[in-house]
Amino acid sequence: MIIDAFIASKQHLTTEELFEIVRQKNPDIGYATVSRTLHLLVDAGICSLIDISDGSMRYEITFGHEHHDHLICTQCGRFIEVFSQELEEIQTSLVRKHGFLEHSHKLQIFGLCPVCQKNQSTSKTDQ
Amino acid sequence: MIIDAFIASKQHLTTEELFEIVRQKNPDIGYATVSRTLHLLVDAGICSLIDISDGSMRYEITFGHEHHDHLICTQCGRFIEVFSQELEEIQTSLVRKHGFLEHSHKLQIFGLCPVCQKNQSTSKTDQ
DNA sequence: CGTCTTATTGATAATCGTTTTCATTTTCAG
DNA sequence: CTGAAAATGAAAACGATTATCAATAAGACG
Repeated sequence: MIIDAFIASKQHLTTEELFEIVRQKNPDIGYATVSRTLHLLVDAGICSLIDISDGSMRYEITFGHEHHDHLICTQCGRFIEVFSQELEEIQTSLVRKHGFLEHSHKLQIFGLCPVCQKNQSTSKTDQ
Repeated sequence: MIIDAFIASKQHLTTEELFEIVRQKNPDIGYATVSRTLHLLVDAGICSLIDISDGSMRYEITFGHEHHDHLICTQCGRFIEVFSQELEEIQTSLVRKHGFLEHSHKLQIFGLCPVCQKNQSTSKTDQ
């Protein structure tokens, strides 16, 4: 049931957020169980931990979900997934140049999403 | 004195690490003061917070220090700074394509550094 | 069905890094 | 000096996560 709720959600949830969703369906389920379930999913490779530096960890379904980077809006907190083959290739050559053996990477770009840019510019002229 | 110790160090310290260094020079200085000093430095733009996902935040001198990305060794924890103009440009175009207004980004590449790769391969054949 | 063993659960406490609080001390302008 | 403001250290508070542990549930087997 916890897994169903996770999959049915908009993804990228914190433990707390998933716990809230789950609790609505079944108030008897505790925080610890939600947390443990998420860990199991990570161990099973079904989802992975992401850290968008907003204070707590988020879980993301990786099952059938390719690698991608994140554009993160620092205003509203929403983020979108992006991917660039070119970017990946340059990273690979960069890694090689330094003799590293890469096993993962994380690119986060922080800024304002289109919506928040608009809100910000109107809020200057509005009251 | 705290700032001197920070600058004199090998950089990229956690609050705890800097506190230990400082405490050796003057045992009367408390953790809170070290922490507060680091915050002041961040506010003043002299250093910045980096999160290499090792459990705690690290501070890095940014004064006269260009933007760069990190190659992080997951074995020994050491990391090196890298920079690629090409990478930056692709990121910029990626951001534009999605209508974002970037104000910062963070690229971390996790893997094994050359030393740990060597240690790992020898440890297979050694006793 | 019972029964026994094992696994799972939820409430709570513990943990870890960090921040806040607050009484005390220091600074320094007047 | 002296009084107001700022800085300090010790300890408590905090937020997110993890561990503990007694109670419950599961299910293999007779």
